[in-house]
Amino acid sequence: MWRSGFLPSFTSLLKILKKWLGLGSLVDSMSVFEFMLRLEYFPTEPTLNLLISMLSKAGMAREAHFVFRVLLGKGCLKCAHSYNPILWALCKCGQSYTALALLYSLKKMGAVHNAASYTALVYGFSREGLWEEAFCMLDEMEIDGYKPNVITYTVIVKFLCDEGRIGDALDILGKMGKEGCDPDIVTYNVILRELCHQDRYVEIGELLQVIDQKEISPDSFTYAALTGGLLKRGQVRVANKLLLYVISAGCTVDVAVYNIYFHCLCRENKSGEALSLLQSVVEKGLVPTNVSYNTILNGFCREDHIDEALQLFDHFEWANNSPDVVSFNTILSAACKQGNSSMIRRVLYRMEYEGVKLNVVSSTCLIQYFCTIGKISECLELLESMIHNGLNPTVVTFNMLLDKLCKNGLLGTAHRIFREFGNTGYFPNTTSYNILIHASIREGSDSLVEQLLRDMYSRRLKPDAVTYGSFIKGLCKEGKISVAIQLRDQMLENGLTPTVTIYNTILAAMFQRGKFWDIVSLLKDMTMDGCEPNAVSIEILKQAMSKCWMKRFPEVSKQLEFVICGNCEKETQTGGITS
DNA sequence: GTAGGGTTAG
Repeated sequence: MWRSGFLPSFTSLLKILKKWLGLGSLVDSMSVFEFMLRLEYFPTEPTLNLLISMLSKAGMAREAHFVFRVLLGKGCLKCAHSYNPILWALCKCGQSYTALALLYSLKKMGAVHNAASYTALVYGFSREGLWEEAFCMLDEMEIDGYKPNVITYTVIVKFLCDEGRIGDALDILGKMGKEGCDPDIVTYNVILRELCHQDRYVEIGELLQVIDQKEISPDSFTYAALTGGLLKRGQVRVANKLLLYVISAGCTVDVAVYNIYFHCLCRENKSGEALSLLQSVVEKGLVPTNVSYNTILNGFCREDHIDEALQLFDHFEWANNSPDVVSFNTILSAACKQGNSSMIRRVLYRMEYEGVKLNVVSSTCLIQYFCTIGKISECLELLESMIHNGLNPTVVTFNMLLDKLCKNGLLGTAHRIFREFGNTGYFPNTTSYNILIHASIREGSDSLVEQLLRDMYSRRLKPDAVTYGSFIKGLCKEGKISVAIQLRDQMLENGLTPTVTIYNTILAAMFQRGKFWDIVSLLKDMTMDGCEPNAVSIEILKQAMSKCWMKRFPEVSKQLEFVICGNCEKETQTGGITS
């Protein structure tokens, strides 16, 4: 119309823009908006505010920023309500410094911020782990006359918890109390979740009491935080019990809580039961989400019923009417692990048919498949093509590849990949080093181990329990048990708890070398560290006991028997944490 | 009409 010389009217274009906004199509809205600008038509302020808000919510911060600048250029009122969504959108997608620049430029132009504007920046900086900047913003907020409120503090608490810094998070909680800014259920939920992740059950009990005393009602998020946290720590039975209790007590629970319940059932190999439960709660009015379906699909795959999982695809009533990329990846991942090429083809075909694009997870699964069937060159080609197509591999992609290469005896290739790509900020992490160090120790390549350790420290990455485990295993293999024990001590000094696997490694080495008294003494250490012997430990102890009996070491034999029997009794009781 | 929390795939 325009090219033929007709000028669309302002009203007609504004109508089209509003129509697209109403339909939620942001790409089309932006096209109309840009077209209007070319004709020097300025949409009305409420429409632009709506566009900014929708773009921001969709994470299209750059576009939102662009529209806002147009609004500014028009001399529109610089009101926090219109630009706060942009600040938040920028801060949520890792562009906190852009948000900061915007905040300052608006201030210069005379805009009046509010608490939410500063909170956005506090959110962005803490999310990116830029703690100095985050606390600086908190100070600036106060200097400008705004007291941080419960939301501001909750943001900080949340990201401290995400970094596992529960102590610092609890300090903030104390600070809130002193300033008369009462934490609410959201704050408590965040902390409860992280306490679960760290197995700090006593403190969970104490915090739940505080919540109760303050007469704050737990909500669906509370139940999800607790049970989801427990599930992540592998406490499936406890999580299950708690869910049953909450549901049977008639507490209001939403679909996310049910999703965790489905997950629990699937983890106990009861995905059929999870499916029946889903059907029965749907009849009672629960609206399932794709997460509900995907969780159950994953359960079927875990139990090796990929075909049934694929059949379920057609029976589910998907939210938004179609399975999403996670649904497909669930099946794809299972097929790749099995090396099931025909299933992989079926999934890929269906993805194409349904218009679902492969993402970084899908590609990582395929790389894993090629590694599994030994086609290493295809793996590396796929990695290259991912990068070429803008599907940036994540640290998980790289670590998976390194692990597979090392397991295929290709430490050299793994190390080459590591050197070539290891400067991206997110890669390598401690796990990457653990993989390479483990392989280097196994292959007896001491110089590489040393180099990796130096490199690791230079990146300010710290060895974790897995790193120590590798070293201890290597030392035990060489019979250097006392050095292994020294490393165990060093772990404790660095605040790391030796795992039962580490203890088992040392126990096994002691057994092989006939150091039975040392076994008894190590068992005492385990008790002191709060580390329970598991089935593997008990097996080693039983063997040691019978050897001692044959060699007529009655004293050691008796002590071992004592430990073994004590653990058998514990097995028959229910788990301690349930109470 | 602005801002914080939980659940799925590698």
